[in-house]
Amino acid sequence: MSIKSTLEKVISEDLAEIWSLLNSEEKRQITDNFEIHNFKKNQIIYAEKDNPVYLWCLLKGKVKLYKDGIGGRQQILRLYRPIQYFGYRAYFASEPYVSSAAAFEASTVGSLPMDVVKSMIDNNRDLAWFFIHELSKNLGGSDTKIVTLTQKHIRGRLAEALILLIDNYGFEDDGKTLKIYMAREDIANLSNMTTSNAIRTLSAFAQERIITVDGRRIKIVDEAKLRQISKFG
Amino acid sequence: MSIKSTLEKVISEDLAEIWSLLNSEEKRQITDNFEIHNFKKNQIIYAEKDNPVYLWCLLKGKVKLYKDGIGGRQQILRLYRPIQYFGYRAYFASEPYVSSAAAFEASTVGSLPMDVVKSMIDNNRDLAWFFIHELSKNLGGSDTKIVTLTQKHIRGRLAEALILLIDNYGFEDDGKTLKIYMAREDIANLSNMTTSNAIRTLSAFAQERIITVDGRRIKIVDEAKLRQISKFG
DNA sequence: TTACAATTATGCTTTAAAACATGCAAAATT
DNA sequence: AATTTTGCATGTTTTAAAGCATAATTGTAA
Repeated sequence: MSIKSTLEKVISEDLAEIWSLLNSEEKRQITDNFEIHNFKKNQIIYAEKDNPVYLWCLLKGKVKLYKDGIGGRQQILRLYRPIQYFGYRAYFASEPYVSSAAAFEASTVGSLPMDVVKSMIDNNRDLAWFFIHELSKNLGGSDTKIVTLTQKHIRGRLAEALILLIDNYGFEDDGKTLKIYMAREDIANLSNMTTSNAIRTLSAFAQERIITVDGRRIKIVDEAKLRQISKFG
Repeated sequence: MSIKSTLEKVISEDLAEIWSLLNSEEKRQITDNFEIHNFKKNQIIYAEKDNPVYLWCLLKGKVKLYKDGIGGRQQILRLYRPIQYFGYRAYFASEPYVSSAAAFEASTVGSLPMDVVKSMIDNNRDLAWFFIHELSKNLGGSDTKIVTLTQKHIRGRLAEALILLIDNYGFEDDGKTLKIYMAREDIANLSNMTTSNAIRTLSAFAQERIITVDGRRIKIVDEAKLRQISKFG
């Protein structure tokens, strides 16, 4: 995709929150520098230790931010949905990435050079506040995650992960089925447990009629119970 | 303390990084609104669920940022030394505090209303960048902490905590003794383990001549070994 | 100084979760 | 269609760390 008018249309429709903060010169700056990329399922967008160059904007699909740990164990840190921005933290911290981003499913992602973003922030206080706000919310989330992942038991952690999936991606039209199709391994990586234990605990939840499981389709039957377990059970 | 000239002296000497970013009108705004508080050892500065009102600036002493978890278990998230700022994240995220701050030892702390800070950021791009940078570094730190606290074994976590103490507070004049006097319980709360295991593992490190322990005085004998254990051992 | 509480130290027991093993089913590849 | 691979499920074993109990020591207040 490279035709200007198409790009501007896509961008103005999708950049939503940020777009409304910009004047026409800033909008031109974006359309001139914005590039659209397609990533296949499981394809890596950027990797830990890379140097940050772009602001990424997820336009379509699902993206996970994760960190590879000990013995190939992966921890999923955050999940993104359209329209959300990622990949800017490391640039702002003047350091290489400490985590990696990968497409969870086939995804369309826009990129904008961070030096363009930087100069725009210099001249647009609303944009500065946008990032201050995002970073602050994420930091609160990570601080909370430190405690829940280290202190809650397996059932609590899995319940919390399922709630996160509800909050992030919502339900199918039936209002019950999670709108994300995720491998057991990824559920495990989200909840800090082994794949075996994710499988086991999902089965237990199913037996207790909290959820139903049909392959990768997970239906939330008793969300209240799930929230209760998440608060420790 | 309330005499203007004294205050201005204290502030201009101590606010260091931020102070140099301000013009004289902004400096006046600060001296007019800055208040100095003294906290006793273990006194709470603010608590989880409180609403954020002030930017805090640690002038003297040591402060811990922590989160109370399950069964009274406490997780220390970050440590502050003079001159560092804290307590602003929740305000920027428009939410109550998700963690608490307490003085580790008798401490002097300055406060500045966040609405003053906000209006200063509105008019000072360098100040905006200061907070973007701080938040970004902290977020990277918390994301990393999620993985190390969940995946490293006890020895690795304790080694990492000791390195954190070195990096944060440094050594006494002998270049060996940690410049912080900390209960075993706090060391445990920093490394996500029980007090028993902190004691046990410190003893093990002492027996292996990696450190020496004399009450709460901890001397780092073999920092290289410590860093190696931290990287998994 | 004595007395009391809090902290540090160690040993023993229990337990939650990881590691491992195996079988089965469903995709994917040939 | 046949075969290989991948993912899901479940049972068994092992282990790291928590929990508990009990001293010993240190710090602190009466």
